Amino acid sequence: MKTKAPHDLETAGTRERIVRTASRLMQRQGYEGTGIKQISREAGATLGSVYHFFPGGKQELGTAAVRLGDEEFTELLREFLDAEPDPAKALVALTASLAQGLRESDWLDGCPVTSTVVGTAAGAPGIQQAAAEAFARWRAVVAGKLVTAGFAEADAEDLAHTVIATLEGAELASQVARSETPLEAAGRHLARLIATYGGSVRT
Amino acid sequence: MKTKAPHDLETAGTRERIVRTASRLMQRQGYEGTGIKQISREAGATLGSVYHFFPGGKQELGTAAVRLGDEEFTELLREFLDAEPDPAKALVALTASLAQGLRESDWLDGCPVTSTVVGTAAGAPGIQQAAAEAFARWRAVVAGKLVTAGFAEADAEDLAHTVIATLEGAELASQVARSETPLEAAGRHLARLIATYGGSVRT
DNA sequence: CGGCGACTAGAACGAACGCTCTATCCAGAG
DNA sequence: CTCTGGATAGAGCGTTCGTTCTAGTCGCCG
Repeated sequence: MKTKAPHDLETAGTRERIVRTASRLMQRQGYEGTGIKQISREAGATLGSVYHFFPGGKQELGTAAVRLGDEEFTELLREFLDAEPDPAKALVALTASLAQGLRESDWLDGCPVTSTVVGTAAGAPGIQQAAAEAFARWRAVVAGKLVTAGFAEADAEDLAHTVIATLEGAELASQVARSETPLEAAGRHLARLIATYGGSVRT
Repeated sequence: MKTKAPHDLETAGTRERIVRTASRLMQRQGYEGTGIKQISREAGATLGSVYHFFPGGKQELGTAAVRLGDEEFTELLREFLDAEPDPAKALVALTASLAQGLRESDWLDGCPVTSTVVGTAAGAPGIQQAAAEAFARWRAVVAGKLVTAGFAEADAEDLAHTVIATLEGAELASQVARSETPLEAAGRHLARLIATYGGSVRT
């Protein structure tokens, strides 16, 4: 994986533009709801370019989109966990940020990995596997933070499962309900749950 | 809502067969990934019948499918909550049951409401609204149980948000990871969270 | 028996799908 | 300069999409 990594401009490499566009569109419309022609059009690329960079077709492109979503959320997660020594407080801040992002997109931009992978379990194994790897990485990041904060390794890994699952579920619930409440409650309750492992309890 | 309600046989009314088939297919393949012709074929109905019963087309059919999923899960939820006075224990039993169902379907059958609604936020408002109503109903069922168990109403409604969100997220995580672990951990942690509200704590 | 609404049946439409194909462009190596 | 191979470009393939439409079947009420 030796990418030139021109990291954000819209004048980024064609391949980069295609993946970003695919990720954004699949986040809103799902994998099946997004057409390759729509992606190429909105990315300012042509069909030829898409199949040049992704000879595996839509499935390979979807996999790349999931991996991009993985990287982006991993970075966000690390950012919030690093900014605050107390994991509970970090999670509250993270849920608030997720809720804000959701609201600002008019409740359209949920988790890109979730939106893309749902409905592809059968028939697109590459995407399903990339999503599984994403969830595993996020869990590892959370578990690492908990260990650093003094948790036993077993407890940390166990808790990380629920932290990630609850974040995913709450983001989905917030999106569907078009309300920040589920995410806000999730943050508060995760903090409370973490506090039961010997830390200070603060409602 | 005056349905004749022939409740399960495959010789049920045509309309019933169509909705059930639509719900099952959308649960596996998502809304966009499921074609009306596939539904009519597998339901043993014809295209004419589908449009006779659902003149609103695919969107109306999708909405009906979401409502069916709503009813089914509401019933399951009530069943587990009624079978056990302690809400925490009931939730542990529920997550175990969900995990078992998921495994038995070879990790194909996630939450029918979630699978159908994801990716339809824009462009199919009826489906999104039906899903919002489903989540709200489930929350109300959980909150009712918590109140019965002695929780303050505000705490109960607050907790219900996280219970439903965590169940959704854990089912998704279990499906993607093809493992019962996320659901099992979610059940245990929800029980622990509930126990922090004054009940007996039992890990 | 005639008539009527509910339901079944499936051909056909235009649009969009994922993908293949050939043709062209162009920077750098020789 | 020529040559080459990565990258761009888009017409066109066969298929499927959601939907519409006309025709036919059936049971029931008069």
